[in-house]
Amino acid sequence: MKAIEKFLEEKHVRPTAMRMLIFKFLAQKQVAVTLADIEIAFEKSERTTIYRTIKTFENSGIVHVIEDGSGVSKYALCEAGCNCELDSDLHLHFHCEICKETQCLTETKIPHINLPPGFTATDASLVVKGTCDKCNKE
Amino acid sequence: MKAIEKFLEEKHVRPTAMRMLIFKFLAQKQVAVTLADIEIAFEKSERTTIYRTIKTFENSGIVHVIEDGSGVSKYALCEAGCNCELDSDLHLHFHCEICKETQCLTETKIPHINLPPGFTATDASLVVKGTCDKCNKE
DNA sequence: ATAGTCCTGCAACGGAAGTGCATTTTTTCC
DNA sequence: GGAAAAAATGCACTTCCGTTGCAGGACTAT
Ligand SMILES: [Mn+2]
Ligand SMILES: [Mn+2]
Ligand SMILES: [Zn+2]
Ligand SMILES: [Zn+2]
Repeated sequence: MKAIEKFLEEKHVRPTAMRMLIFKFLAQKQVAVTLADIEIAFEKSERTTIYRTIKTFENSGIVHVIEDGSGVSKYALCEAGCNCELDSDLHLHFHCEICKETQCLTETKIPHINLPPGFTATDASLVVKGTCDKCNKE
Repeated sequence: MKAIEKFLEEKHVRPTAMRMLIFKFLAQKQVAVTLADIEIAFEKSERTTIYRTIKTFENSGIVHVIEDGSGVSKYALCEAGCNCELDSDLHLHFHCEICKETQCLTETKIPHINLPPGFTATDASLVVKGTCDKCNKE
């Protein structure tokens, strides 16, 4: 918990109680979570606080958003030392159609794409759908 | 217009007036459109009709949905002879951060991705953001 | 200790997607 | 052609998610 506090300070985010709890929650999860997921985990706290906490995390490069096509945004911690939005960090996101969970496959980077003439890229997102390793074992 | 009628019939979609108009609208557009875009183009018709028309088109493989991260779904006609959702047809979608428009780059297919062990894919979507050819000329 | 800044809680708003049901239009079949 | 059935449309209402305004509380700096 002390480590979390230090981490948030390094990111210039004041380590309030709620922020540390939400950070811890995200760190424990192996999959991306929705705002609703966090709400359920912290019944006592307010929707808005969670919303703004995540926004703060997002703006500070602590979490990144994942649009997996399910219609709702999901969030996951950025990799250590990740500068979100930089080409080098763009990894793949996998959405399992069985368990409906989305996870970062941080080892699998998005390959370089050759765009048609005239187009220039600043960012890319790749979402693969299918069956995840856990669901394939059953 | 007669060609549109025939095309819809081939797809087992009854060629009603509204459906043909919406199809024509989509065919003229070079970019993906939102339901709201269609509403604006056809002020007289009902939101629900447009909504259900697009759903019908989607289920019949006439249009495909594009989630470009803007939060709203966009739609574009499938390529001729496209079997949506099949690997061979997966092309890239480009979202321009200047003009905010999204287009299908049907020539640029999604490269094959090597997933970690245990994962199997059925579908993929790749959205690249940046500046489109038109906006780069200015 | 005071003022200023930041965080949190509550309430309300907004856009977009989706559903139920009555009405109209189109097809089917005699 | 006309009645019955099926399909499409229009209208109202709902839900879900994200977002904002504002007021009170906690924290920080001097
Ligand atoms: Mn990720
Ligand atoms: Mn496309
Ligand atoms: Zn799974
Ligand atoms: Zn552009």
